[in-house]
Amino acid sequence: MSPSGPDFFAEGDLVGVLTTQPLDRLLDYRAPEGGCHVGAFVEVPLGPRKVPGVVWGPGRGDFDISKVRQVLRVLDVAPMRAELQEFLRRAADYTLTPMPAMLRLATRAPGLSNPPSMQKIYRSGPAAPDRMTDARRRVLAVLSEYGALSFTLGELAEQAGVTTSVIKGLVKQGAVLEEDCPRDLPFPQLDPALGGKDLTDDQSSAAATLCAALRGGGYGTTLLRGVTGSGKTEVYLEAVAETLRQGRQALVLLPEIALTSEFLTRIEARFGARPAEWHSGVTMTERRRTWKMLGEGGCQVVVGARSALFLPFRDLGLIVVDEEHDTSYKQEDGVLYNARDMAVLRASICGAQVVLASATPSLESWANAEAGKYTRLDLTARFGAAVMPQMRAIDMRSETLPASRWISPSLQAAVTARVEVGEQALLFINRRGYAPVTLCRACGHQIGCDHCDARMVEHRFQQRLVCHQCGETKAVPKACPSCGVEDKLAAVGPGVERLTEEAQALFPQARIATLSSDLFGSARALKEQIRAIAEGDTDIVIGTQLVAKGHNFPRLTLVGVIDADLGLQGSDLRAAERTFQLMRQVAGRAGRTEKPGTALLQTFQPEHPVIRAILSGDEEGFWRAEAEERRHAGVPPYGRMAGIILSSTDAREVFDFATELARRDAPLRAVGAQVFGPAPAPIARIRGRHRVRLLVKAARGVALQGAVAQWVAQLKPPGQLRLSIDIDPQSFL
DNA sequence: CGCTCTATTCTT
DNA sequence: AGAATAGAGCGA
Repeated sequence: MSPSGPDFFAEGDLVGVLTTQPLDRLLDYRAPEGGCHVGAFVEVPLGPRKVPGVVWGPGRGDFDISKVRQVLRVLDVAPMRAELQEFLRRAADYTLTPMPAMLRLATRAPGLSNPPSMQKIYRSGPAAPDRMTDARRRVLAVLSEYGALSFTLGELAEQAGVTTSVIKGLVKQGAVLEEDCPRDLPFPQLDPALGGKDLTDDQSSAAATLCAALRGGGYGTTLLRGVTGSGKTEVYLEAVAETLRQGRQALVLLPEIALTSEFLTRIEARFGARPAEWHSGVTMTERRRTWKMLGEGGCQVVVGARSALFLPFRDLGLIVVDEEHDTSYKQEDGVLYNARDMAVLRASICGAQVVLASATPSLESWANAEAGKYTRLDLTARFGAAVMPQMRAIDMRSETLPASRWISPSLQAAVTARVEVGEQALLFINRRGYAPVTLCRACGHQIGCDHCDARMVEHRFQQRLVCHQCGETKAVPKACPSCGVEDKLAAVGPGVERLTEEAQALFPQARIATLSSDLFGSARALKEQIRAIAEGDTDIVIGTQLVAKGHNFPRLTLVGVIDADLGLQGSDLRAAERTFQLMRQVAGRAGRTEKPGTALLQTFQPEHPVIRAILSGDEEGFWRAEAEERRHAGVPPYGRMAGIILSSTDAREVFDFATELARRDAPLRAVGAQVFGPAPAPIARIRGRHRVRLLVKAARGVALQGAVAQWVAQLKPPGQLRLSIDIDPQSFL
């Protein structure tokens, strides 16, 4: 960028700076020595401190000019592009989030203000060592073998199988050169021409449509629908390839960080190098490298979690949202946003294509495709010979089961039959721990969390009671905390651990593995277990939601869903949709390769529309019915909603404030919106804070945000009370 | 008055 | 957010 033009401020000019401090407006400063560009990342004095900020535009000049201070310095990173500024602004307007909080999302890379950090690297040197030893020979051999590459000390020692002191010795003699090099190096180039897999007709035509849209150069969203195993990934990787050919950048969002490493390997196989990774588990140094390289163009593809949406891409051409229906795309604390929607927003601003991929799309995306806002591509045929599993209900009303048993005789027989012929069976239950309820048989008391309104779940594996809301644990008491009677506490209901116990009793010969997120200390241990299962070391897999997400078990031919009704009850209008998606996904695990699979759903209500839709495979029918119901009720996506969560340590204070706020609903009524509540929030107490919720409902097309902002601004929350606004809440009613 | 603890204000 | 400052309560 040249130090002139309309986007440049000369030294001493007034500039408006956005900081990450929660001040609700820009602050005026004087441009620093040497001037600065709009978008420049800077450090400014604020009171006695130095804080980071971004030069947002010209200063307003309405502050006492004699008090205006000067920008301390411009950081050595690429300025924020107008596109990202605009995205942050629009996302803030949409989610009613203050700008400083948005800026914090976009600067989640540590040490941007530090000078570029250096690292010692080692290359082959000119001199010969005085004595040649075995260890020294190996080091020199490694260096000459990978001539062009250079190594860090640790890498080189590992490759050569020597200790670092051997290398240090060679450095001293000049046989190996030690050099400083910036740590933040560009990522290796990805090669779009490298081996793509052979695609089916279905896949290639879908890929061709996506590539054509990408060549068009503008914004567009495509809903890529395909049943499990239909090869959605191969198709959108072709779109990534096309993006690379155009010299633009691509972002792939995954719902679960446990899936990223498997996915990175897949990209490496397709493009010859690993892309950048972005999620909570990535080290600080790697994050800074990714953040900086994206702005400079030294990084082509990022694979990551929803927060990657706020990275400073130089030329973002494609965003893939994999498993777009996944509820983890909705951020539930801090800044409340839905990454799927924000992906569409950012793409529309920077002229990129969005691919929403899912076997079981959300109703929102389905409706947008129906309305013609999104292009819809369907992959029908399963890849290779595999077919969708046959699905049947087990009517639990006609099964006889002893108390505290959950595997019906029919399911037991089916599992036995599969295991006998050397195939795998999966028993699915969406409940972690041993038992969801611990009940006193003497007085009926249920053990709850001391800080939340939630029951504590027994985890026999850890020998603790655990609150799934706040993570609090306590030992299983001997006497009832309410009536004091001893030895009357009983575990009620099944969890994945208890089901394992039952399976071990029913199938004593079978090798059983349990997959639940809390049974593994590390992602590595989990990955190892998954690999072992895939290779066939297991006869029966017992798992929670974890198994529903993208792992491939070739010998798996039977899925038994223990409680298909779980999720149908409850007042959440999205429950039906979520149950449908989950059941379809779990069923899709069976028979992913040649062998046909069977899925058995244990249910007490086989005539329920959701269960019937799952069994018949009539997805369009399910969506149409669900859409009709929502349209009738005037709820999303056929109406608009906002949730206001008020929380405080004082229960009366929150309730009174909420009541007063609900009473002053004139700004809402002005746009035809209605307020409901106050009611206890879905989780009424978390970590000792009482939570109350108000719900605002409006017709589609109403400018909801403006009205809500005006309404909420009428009352200032006193002291301890916190207020957060959730536009398009994930759960309502 | 002088001290501590807490609520409010200010930051360009 | 974090620091500075103003205010409240209290022992003397």
